[in-house]
Amino acid sequence: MKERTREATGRPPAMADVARVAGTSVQTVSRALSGHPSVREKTRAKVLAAVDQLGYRKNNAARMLRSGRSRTIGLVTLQTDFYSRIAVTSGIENAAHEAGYAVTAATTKSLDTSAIEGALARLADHGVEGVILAVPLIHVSQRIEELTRSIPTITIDGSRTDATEVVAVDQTMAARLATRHLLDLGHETVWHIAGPSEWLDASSRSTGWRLTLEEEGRTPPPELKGDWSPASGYANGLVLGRIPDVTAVFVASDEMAFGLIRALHELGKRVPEDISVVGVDDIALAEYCSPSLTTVAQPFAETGALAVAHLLRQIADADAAPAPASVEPRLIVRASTAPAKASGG
Amino acid sequence: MKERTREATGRPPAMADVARVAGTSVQTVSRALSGHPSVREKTRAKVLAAVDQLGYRKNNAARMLRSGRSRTIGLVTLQTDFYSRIAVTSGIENAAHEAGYAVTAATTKSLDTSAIEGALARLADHGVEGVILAVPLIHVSQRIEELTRSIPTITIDGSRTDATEVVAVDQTMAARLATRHLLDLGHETVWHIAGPSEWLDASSRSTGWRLTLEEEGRTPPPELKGDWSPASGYANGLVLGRIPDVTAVFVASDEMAFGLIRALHELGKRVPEDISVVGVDDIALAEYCSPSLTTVAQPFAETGALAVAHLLRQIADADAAPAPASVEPRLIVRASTAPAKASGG
DNA sequence: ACACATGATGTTATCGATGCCAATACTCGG
DNA sequence: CCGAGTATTGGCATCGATAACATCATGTGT
Repeated sequence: MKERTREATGRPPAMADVARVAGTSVQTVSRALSGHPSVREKTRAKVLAAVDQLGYRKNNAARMLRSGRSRTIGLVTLQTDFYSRIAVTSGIENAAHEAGYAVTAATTKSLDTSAIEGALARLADHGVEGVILAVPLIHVSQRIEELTRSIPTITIDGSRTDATEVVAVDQTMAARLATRHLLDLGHETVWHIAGPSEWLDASSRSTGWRLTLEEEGRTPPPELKGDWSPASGYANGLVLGRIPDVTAVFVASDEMAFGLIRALHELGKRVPEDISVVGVDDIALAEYCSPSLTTVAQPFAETGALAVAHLLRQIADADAAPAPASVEPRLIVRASTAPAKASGG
Repeated sequence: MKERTREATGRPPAMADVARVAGTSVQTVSRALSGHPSVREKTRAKVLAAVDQLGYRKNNAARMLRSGRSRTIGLVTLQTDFYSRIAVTSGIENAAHEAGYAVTAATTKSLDTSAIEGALARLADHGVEGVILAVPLIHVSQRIEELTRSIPTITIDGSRTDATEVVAVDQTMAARLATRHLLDLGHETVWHIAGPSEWLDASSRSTGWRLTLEEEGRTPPPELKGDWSPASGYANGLVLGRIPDVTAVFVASDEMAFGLIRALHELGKRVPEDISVVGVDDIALAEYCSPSLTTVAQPFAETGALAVAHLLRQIADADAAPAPASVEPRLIVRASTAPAKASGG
């Protein structure tokens, strides 16, 4: 009973079914659907009608097996609640979808090379055409080198692989904007609560902060370190608030900044009257917690879209020269910063 | 030159290459790798050795074409920054990965049925074995019914399809916990800022709030409405803060709650001394903004894991009876709520 | 020692789309 | 009206893994 229709078998319609209904060969259907030039307009119409009638949809597995193209890209991220890591995925999915690509996510719980290797391998298994590494990867293993060499890869915000193209927000610039803003307000110096040193964006912010101070001839005070969480901002605040003469702090994330502010309040310091605070990210609450937070906004959506664009270019043309791209952050002044009080000097 | 090795052709090794190296047939390799019982231990070892030597990895496209199993599930979410919508995806990816499944995300920018149809269709095209709808879908179209009938589907937090199994946090309970907490503190009544009415969790919270008040013999005051954003909480706060006798507010999300609190401050009302506020979600900042927020924590990770578990069960056994599951939220009392001041009555 | 049950392995066909090449249908110039 | 030349179209093999069936080897009971 080979001639039984697909409906009878319960299987979804295949190209052969479309061909039968349209009265053409399978090949012609394939060409009609993928926009091949040499298909007569009339034939294409017949095919499209048949497709419509049967509710036919291309089988991606078959196409992928034969042509190697899956129209899917992979996204490696760290599994976390931190705002910045989340915000960027939204931009990526959006841009990918607009280009007709699906996004398969592989989250990793840690920054172990082996965990990242695993994530990359899983994506490779699923036949992704390219990968976006949105992970602040520091230690690059042999295996990662291999995997990223065999698949087009874009790294967001750093990584030390030579093989991969990088799209990044200019975090050094972010730190400069924040630090200079505080100096411009007349503060003697600026303290810094950094993110974990394994994170490239954290270390770039730290560098930007240090360089800006040095350019102005100030000696950078010792750097404090957090883990991005509000709790770590709070813990550092309990220390910082006890040090006399601290009047300005640049914090590497908004969430830590609010933790800091809370600790300062508990120690009886007012923000911004006694101490000015600047964060990074511009989370939704930055404007609505008290005091509203002066911060450096990160163009997450733009970064994601740019990463996808570069990746697709690399997929289309494997030999395209890597073109590092960077996106500019933007200072948003709100109520957590104020001019330094005239010092007794 | 059929015998040329794969390395020479540049193609990644296929099962046939493994078979050649191991000195067995392709079928045996397949069996060895998928844990089929009737393969001698010695043979399996030879196969594994060959796999290791060649760095062989299964081609998912081929497996999927032949067996229909893609080991991928789809996730439909609304593209948004709201914390709650994001937090759940993390739990899902984690659970799916542990079960050996990959997650393909399809975000939608709106709750239009057509947008959701599109997302489902894209996922279906990519051959997902099942779908998690993490979208508070209200209007269910014909096409959505069809799609969800042909693919195992789990809905998180609602939807009106009969065909799909639902995993949900008990939002009515969340509202009851919050409302009762405020009543227990002696407040005469509790006001409510709800989320958008198209969201099932928003309307469940509203219902829970209303019922609890009625059970206690109070007449629910008029309900205010926000859009989940801090800004909408702020806007509602500017109204609410001008109404005399408001002493307790239950807000449908933490982010709106902080917006509300800010507006109240600007109007000269103190939280919790003048007005008590309870939110929902327990975002990371809930504890660290001022005042720290009393809120109802949502077990996001647990919900995600449960959804995946149910989905995989449904995939494994299509006839399994739908078993609605619900997860209990938990009240966390912090500093934004206080006993009602003895009223002049 | 023989027949049969069971276990282990091999062979062949198949999933659905597409690349390559051959075949047919059409165009136009002379 | 014919043949060269191009526009369309069809046939076949193929991608890699697996289901179904066939075959061979091993062990067991009587």
